[in-house]
Amino acid sequence: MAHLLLVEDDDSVRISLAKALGRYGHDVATASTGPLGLQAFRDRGPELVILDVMLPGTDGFDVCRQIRTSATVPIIMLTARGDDIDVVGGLEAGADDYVVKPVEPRVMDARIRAVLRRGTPDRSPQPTATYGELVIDRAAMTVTRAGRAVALTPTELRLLLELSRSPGQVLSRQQLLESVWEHSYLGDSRLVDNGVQRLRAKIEPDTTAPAYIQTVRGFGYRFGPV
Amino acid sequence: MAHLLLVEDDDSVRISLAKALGRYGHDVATASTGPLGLQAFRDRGPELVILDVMLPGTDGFDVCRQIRTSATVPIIMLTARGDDIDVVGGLEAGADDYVVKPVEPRVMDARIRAVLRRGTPDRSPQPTATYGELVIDRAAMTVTRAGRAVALTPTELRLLLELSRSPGQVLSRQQLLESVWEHSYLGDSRLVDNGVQRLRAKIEPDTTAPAYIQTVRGFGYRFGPV
DNA sequence: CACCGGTGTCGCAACCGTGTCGCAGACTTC
DNA sequence: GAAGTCTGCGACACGGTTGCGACACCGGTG
Repeated sequence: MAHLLLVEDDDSVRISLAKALGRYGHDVATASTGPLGLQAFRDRGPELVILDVMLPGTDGFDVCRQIRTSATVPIIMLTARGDDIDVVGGLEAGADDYVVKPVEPRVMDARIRAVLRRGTPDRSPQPTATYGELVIDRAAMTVTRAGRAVALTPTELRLLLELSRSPGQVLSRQQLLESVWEHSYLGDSRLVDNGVQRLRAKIEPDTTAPAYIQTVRGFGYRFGPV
Repeated sequence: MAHLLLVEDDDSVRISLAKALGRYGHDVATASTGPLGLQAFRDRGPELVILDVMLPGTDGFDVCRQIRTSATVPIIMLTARGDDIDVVGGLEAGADDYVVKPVEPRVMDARIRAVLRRGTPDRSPQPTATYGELVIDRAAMTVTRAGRAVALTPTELRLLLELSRSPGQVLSRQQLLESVWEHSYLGDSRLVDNGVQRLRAKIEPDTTAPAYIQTVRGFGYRFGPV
């Protein structure tokens, strides 16, 4: 459903909450410290981050600010009951919501959905899209596959964005040439073939049986599940 | 009446509901897991999908989202009584209706008809056309018959698209040559015959009694129900 | 000035699609 | 009923389309 990152130092809370959210259909990655959380954030490009406020070393607010320097991903802060809830500080740091521990998984799930639904109006429709194990973050212009970041060149990224803009639909070489390469003439357009081939080499686990980019002989290419 | 896909992991529910809906005149395909459901969806191209919310592994919402990335087919979610019914999340995922288990077949049938009747008002114009058990998706350039994907070569596909563009109308060999083959001269045009023959071999259940492509002796071919 | 990553071009190989041919069967016409 | 024409259909070989590696160019950078 959604790729989440949960940063929480308390083992029991982290594990049980991750499991519970998994049952609600979320794909949950976890980290136990602030630095590890930032690392995981960069690697996995989650659609939403859940941050414990009280973390050893760099605390939740710090992590929140760090993330905000590079991304607009929704962030939910977790605070222990009885903590001085520094809502103002948290909102300043850029959090989207607050949840008090101990938290019911059902409630957490509802909050997650609420925040995701709320979205951010200024973002283009669908900032991040997930296709199988491929995650495309249009806001951050990053692509991750199976949790690992994929380094794409500008052209490869444009091609992937264009293809994934209309999943399941065949795009002709001519169309791709115009939208990605901004050429209007279709010469001997092995250019598109080559672009697709290079993109496949980076995002396809098995290029002999493409999982994301299908070639439709005689027509063009189609992005989407097989 | 309608081609349905039922995705439900509980054997007894799946089998009994499928049977019951069959008695109401529906053509029901079933799948027991999310991935199998997606597979079946792609293969059979059903007119409506019934999804259990709680599935092992990828849950109903997930399947719903996946389907929505490529199709606008109506989706009805099935939830167990007492489950936390996340209607908002489900509607956000793209579901069209909710039904609580255990469900009366009569009720289910009514809901199915209601959803189908409601149609697809706000959705993008359906580029897919259905003729009997033949489904032609002009955007994805795919053809399925009786739920099974049909692999067509470029020429076969162009021919089918051309013929189905004007159902019930006879197209001459000359016309087909020009539109499909982009030849203007009609030499020994066994070419068209051959193309039709190859196409029939793939989409006709019984080539001796063509259900989709009729030959009009002396004139050409006609696409459409007998 | 050398280096380097990105990108367009070229060429080769393999596979699949497709046009051609021939024959048999079906339909029409006389 | 017979001849002539039209269509179905299997076989085959040529050619086109695509995948993919190699190379050259080019702009930016230390």
